[in-house]
Amino acid sequence: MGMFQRERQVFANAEPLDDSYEPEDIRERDKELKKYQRALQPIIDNRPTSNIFLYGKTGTGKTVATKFMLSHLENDAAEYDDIDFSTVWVRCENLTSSYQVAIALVNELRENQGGDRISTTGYSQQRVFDILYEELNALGGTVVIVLDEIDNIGHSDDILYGLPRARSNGYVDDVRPVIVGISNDFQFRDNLSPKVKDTLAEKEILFPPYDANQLRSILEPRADKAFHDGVLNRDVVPLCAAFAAQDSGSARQAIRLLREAGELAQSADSNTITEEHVRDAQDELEKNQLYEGMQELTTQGHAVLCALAYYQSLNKVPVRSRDLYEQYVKICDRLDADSVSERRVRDHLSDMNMLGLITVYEQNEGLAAGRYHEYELDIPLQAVLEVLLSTTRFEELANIIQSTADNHHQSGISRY
DNA sequence: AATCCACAGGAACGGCGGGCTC
DNA sequence: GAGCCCGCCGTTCCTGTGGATT
Repeated sequence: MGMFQRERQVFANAEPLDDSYEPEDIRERDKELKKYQRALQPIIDNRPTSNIFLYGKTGTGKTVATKFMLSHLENDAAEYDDIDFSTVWVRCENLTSSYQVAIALVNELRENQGGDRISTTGYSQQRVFDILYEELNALGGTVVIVLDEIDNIGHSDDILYGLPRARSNGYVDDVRPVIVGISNDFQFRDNLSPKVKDTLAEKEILFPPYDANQLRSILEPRADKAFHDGVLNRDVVPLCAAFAAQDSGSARQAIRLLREAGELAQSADSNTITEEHVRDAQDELEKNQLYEGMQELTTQGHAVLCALAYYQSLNKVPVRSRDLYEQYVKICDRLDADSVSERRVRDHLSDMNMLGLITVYEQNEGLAAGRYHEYELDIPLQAVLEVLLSTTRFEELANIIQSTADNHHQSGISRY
């Protein structure tokens, strides 16, 4: 018998469950789409168009709505021969500054024309902006510039100052740039520098998280297409919707959950997808996300995590930061690694809190002991140790912690 | 109401690695 | 190769915070 055999298929067509799938109609976002349409209307009317900013958490339909609106806009603009209109789309997922966004824009524009890409470092910022203006000028007309996940640029917002003013500053003459900014962070606008805030005339559209009913309505047509008839138990889609609504209100999460459940069912050679598969899928996805988060930490981050794992193994949690720091320094000594300042360790801890790896408790005992934080792992100790064990440098330490954890587990059992 | 503890976390800065132009 | 530029990771210095205590 071979290693690979054809599995029983629950999927008829997995595409509707893919991240890149574009549904032909968008559900549960009528109000937002209407607002969006009004904001883009001036392009068809050849009137000056405001910049548009979409705010909402991941998976609330911002990107998909934008693709939808722009493709309609493109089609409808073709009806009028006096409209010169084009779009550029940049995902700022890994771009942490205006500089990098400008380079990504240049490369995207050149891609469309078959030109050479430019390197992501080396040029001065002004130089990159000049190149960008050149490319825009060459394009001409109204250019809709979509900056997806723009909140990644943080405080480095020069590009939001430069682009809208490129025309009045005389850098470009034949182009009308319209910025469509998509942000996962509601506070992004507040954190912009004052000069940008003042000059960035814009329309804002908010995309609230979906509730369970809306998620169900989004999932149903996709599920119909994705799976063979009769494969889905009746409660599967509602359960996916409920899980996702409870956690994030994200359609992406709900869809991934449904797909993962399908894949689990398929690899178990089951001919139906059950609630149980959904629960397993939920666990699986959560686990993956945490592992990825831990893997991406630096050596310093791992050392901090290791110190916390040590306290966790002794059941001496939550632990206040000064004790944790002390242990962290010992670990670094033992590893023959440099240790960093307390301030820096606080940053690492705050990062890990963002990733959902640890829990922070704020303590305040006033005059007696002041204000401080206490920390504990938010994930099973075993998961942390598994990652540390696979990191050569931490292998030995992880083994030691493992055995102290085992001992404490014994005595912990006898206590109850 | 004012004070005070013990940190939290913002701001500014610096050195290093890597890649650019000329 | 000199002279730039940027991002990343770290440091130092400092102001902010909020409940128990006075």
